[in-house]
Amino acid sequence: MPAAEGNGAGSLPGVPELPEVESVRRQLVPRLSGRRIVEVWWDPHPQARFHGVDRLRNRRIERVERRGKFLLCPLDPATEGHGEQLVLHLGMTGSLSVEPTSEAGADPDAGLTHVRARLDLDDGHTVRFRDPRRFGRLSVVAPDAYAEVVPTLAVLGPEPLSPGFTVAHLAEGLARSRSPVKARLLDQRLVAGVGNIYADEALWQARIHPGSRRVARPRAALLHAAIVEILTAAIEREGTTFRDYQMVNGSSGRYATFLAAYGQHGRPCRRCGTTLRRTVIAQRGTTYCPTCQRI
DNA sequence: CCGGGCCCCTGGATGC
DNA sequence: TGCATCCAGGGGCCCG
Repeated sequence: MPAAEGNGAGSLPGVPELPEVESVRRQLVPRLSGRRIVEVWWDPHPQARFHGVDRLRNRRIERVERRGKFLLCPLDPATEGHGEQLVLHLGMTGSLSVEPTSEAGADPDAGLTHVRARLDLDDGHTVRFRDPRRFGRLSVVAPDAYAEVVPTLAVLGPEPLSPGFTVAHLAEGLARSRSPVKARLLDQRLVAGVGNIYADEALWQARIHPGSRRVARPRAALLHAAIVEILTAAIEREGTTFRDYQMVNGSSGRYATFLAAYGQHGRPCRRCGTTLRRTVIAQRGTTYCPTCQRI
């Protein structure tokens, strides 16, 4: 099939963004809350992005929280007085599973590929972090060390589904910059958790060209509403289906059939029928409607 | 301080 | 058919 006809959502590669990470979080809550980690293994690969993981041994996971695309698990005892947390980012291809711990002496990852870390819990289950492309990160860090260990988390913008994400915040943030609006959405400082899929979707919904360098307040208000609406709908459907991402229980999300822009280049715009166009903005593939979304 | 651009990595798709 | 090359992309990092 020529690229101009589009890939079709079913075969799209995809990356966990806020809705996908939130879905993972909700599935992890009953499995991890209150559990003590009794043993830890992690990939010794030199490019592996692990920090302080040895400090997980004999710690208890108090809760499973989320900020943007990061999963945060406060640990007990908290040590260092500032509340150390397990901070996990799935990167592009990271996924988690929770299954009964393998019997002693057996291959702990029999039949599984790309296992980068294992956490054995005190209830006889093992959490596995699998990540073919090794872009994921796993750190044990207190908030006052975010800047050194997970710099994006240190400067993360407001949660888009919290009261702190206001039209004024978005409008003023966009007004302070001449970068393409899509680049600002991908930059986690303005708003947390939006990635390539939902940036394209929100801009299509708000009828804003992804390359726009000036977004006045009325359109910022439309964009704000679109971000909130789309992320809420995606969470309700447990995110978007894609090939190499799996949630804890092995299922995948159901938002794919709702995608209006992302990965739909070559197909007609649902609003006006114009063929959706693909371009590159901020080094990311970008799909938009050249008729509905004007600079 | 900000932002553009490059880089990390590896499976899948594409090209010859 | 098989090998080589290209491409995807979150975010860290460098540099202007």
